Amino acid sequence: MLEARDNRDNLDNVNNIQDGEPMDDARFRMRLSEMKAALRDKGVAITRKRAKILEALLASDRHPTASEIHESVKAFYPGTSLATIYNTIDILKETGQALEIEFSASANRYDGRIPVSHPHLVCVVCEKVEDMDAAAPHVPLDMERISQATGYAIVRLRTDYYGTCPDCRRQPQAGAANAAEPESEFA
Amino acid sequence: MLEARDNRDNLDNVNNIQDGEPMDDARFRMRLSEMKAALRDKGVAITRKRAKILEALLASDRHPTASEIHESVKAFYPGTSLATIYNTIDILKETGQALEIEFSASANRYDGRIPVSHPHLVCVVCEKVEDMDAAAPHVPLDMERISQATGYAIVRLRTDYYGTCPDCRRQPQAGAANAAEPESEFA
DNA sequence: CAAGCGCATTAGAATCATTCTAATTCGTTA
DNA sequence: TAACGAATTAGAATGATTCTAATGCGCTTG
Repeated sequence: MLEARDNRDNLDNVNNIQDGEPMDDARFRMRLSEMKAALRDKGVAITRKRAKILEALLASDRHPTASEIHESVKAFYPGTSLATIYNTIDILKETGQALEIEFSASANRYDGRIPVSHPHLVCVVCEKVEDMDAAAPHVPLDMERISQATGYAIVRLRTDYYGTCPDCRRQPQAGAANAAEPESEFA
Repeated sequence: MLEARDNRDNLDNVNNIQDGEPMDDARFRMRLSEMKAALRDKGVAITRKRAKILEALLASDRHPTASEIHESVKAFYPGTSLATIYNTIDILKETGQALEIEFSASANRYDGRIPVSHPHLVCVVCEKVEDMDAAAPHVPLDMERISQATGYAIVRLRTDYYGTCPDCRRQPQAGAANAAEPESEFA
């Protein structure tokens, strides 16, 4: 599902960590209690399993998959179900406490007209995918410089802007102008 | 699968179309024969079904899914299998004649440390996903300006750089330096 | 302590896109 | 016409995610 959620509402008190390497203990605990507070505010219980899920998420600097988190948690609570992991992740997403990096959202799309990387506009309501017009103020990023700065041999850049397209903004109720399924936008 | 292909080799003669709206006939035919030529160069036959697949891909300004292309082609050749669509798309990708916009590649990743959109580095060999360091020359794009220029209500921006990470560049043979390993545990 | 309520959790089934497999068909060329 | 290889097929396999319906657990109230 292409998720429409706007995290910006929930960022007021988020303690962003700037680097990806092992977090020091103080920051770890600070983020952990932030997350727990956010869950409590939402009215959900911090069970022992949920606490472990939060810890596993924070402890990893590798952007774990649901299944990696599952393995982690099972080391402590062997009976834990994958469904619990997804369930907790959902709550974290809803409260703006976790970012989902989507590699498995909906079906792939194909472009035979412009077969080189270019930015896209993705409508989170009707799920249409448009090329971003050359007129838009998109600054093309320089793969060469990124390669040098990061040590990666960069071969491809993906830039997607997610939002509601003009058609769907006009029909806030009906949604899905030319759509598959409308989203349940807010919880 | 996170695909590592670098399209740049194949772009020499690609006739990029700049806008997403209905292509005029001349350009349509030009792109079509380019694509066919590329397939022929590769030694694959342009069957009637394959020709229809190319046409369906070019005719749509909506970045069709495999299944949408399938529907299109079935209108002419009812017995056509989805496998044929995927098969032909694969060849088009290999020859740089189609761009795949991935929404279904591998498992989703989660980030509890920095729960707001930020650029990522994705290693196409070991599949690790890293946060791009603030030091890298990434120009943050302005969602406000994009919104105004496109009419979209932009809520989220995704930027991923795909390439080979330093570890995997060092071990071109073994690959998967630290690939897909379970988590280190938090004590 | 007992009863009861509601959230949390579970196993397993369902879904969906994609890939794989093994058999069949088609198009050429000999 | 025979034969070879490529194209195509149906259906099974895979893998991530979601759904479902039943059960468990922790709390509160009496």
